[in-house]
Amino acid sequence: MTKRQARGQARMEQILAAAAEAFAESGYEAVSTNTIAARAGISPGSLYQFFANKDDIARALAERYAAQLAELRSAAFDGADLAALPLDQLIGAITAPLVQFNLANRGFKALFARPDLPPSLTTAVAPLHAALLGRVSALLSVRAPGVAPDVVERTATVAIQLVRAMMPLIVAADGAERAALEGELRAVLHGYLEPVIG
Amino acid sequence: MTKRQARGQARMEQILAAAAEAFAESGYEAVSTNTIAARAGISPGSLYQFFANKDDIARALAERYAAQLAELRSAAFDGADLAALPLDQLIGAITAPLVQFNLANRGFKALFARPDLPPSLTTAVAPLHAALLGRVSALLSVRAPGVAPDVVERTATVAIQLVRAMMPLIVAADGAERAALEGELRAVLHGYLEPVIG
DNA sequence: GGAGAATACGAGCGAGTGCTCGTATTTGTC
DNA sequence: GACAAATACGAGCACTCGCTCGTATTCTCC
Repeated sequence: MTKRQARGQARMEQILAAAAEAFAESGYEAVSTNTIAARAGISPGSLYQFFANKDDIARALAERYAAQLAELRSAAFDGADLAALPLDQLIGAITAPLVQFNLANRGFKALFARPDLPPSLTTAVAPLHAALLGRVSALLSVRAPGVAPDVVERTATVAIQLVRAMMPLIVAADGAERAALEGELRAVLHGYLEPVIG
Repeated sequence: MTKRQARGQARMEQILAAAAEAFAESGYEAVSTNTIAARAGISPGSLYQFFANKDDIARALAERYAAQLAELRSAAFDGADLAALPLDQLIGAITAPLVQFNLANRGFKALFARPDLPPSLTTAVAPLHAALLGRVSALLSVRAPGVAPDVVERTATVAIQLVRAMMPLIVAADGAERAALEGELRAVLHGYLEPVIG
């Protein structure tokens, strides 16, 4: 158990930033640890001073994303009465910051949006998935108190999946096309959720 | 340009079948050409008698899938009046055989359902994507003649994306849960398309 | 049955991977 | 300033990858 110095903390941030960039460009498997080190401006050996292996980098990145998403949620939902908000506004209040987050963190989708992660990575992003599922399930329960738990969970899973599927399209587009696709995402969610939580 | 014998054709089928299985289990990158050869019961050298490289295998597989899908479409739509069918039934008539196809060809999603394919693979599956987009666009145009072409294309893209996103969930489940998720897929499509092609 | 083409083999190539290790330098603490 | 801990380096290890090549076998066709 080594005690990190300020310099070490900064290096870890450098490495994670470099890894996120690289993953965003080429995907997890295609990025070598030597490439990450080079992009971070350090040697391969130094990288392993801070992370046990490549998966550990993904894990740390997923953790950082989870924390940022938690902050995002707090900021967006503070003071709003989720149970009372019209569905339109609820969807808008959730998707808008999510799109912003994905635009600002383009490495996110490389870890989160893939349907078939390598087994090692599955472990790394499982907490992130679980946290999101729990959050959305809770929200749905508040809006539709009568629905059975297993139905709530299935509905939440599908809703998350829909957002995951649309996000790459939205991020890849820009200008008017991006705005249009954001509208489509809201329409999809509205069409799916309206019968459940009118 | 070598002339294939019957034996050679059979070998190519063996190889494609082995590759599809392996891709379904582990994903494209994680599968080595030596593993494909071993699963097909041949040597690495023999594999390259029939395919120029790994991407070529994916390309051939994508081609085969495209042909099978085309047949599927013909079988499902023959004699039905697509313009007149109620939306519910139209969606059912399309999604049901699609689910069957994905269950029977579990390697399909490894080539088609991923948002971030390696560049080489993008070329291999591009024709498949284009064919599907064209088919769905044409269908939407028939159902909603007044809509602008760029809107039709965007709607088709989104609809395809929704199916792509839901399919792994459906295939991974079974029994009652699979049936429920199929229902969710229909609900998603209905909710999204109803305002466009009521 | 003989010639040429197609099919088959499998050891092993060059390149690239994730990662290590011996060594050198910088930092915090007294 | 001394000493240990933390940080930094980068050549190179063991391994796997996609793929090749020399050689051997089997098929087709006259």
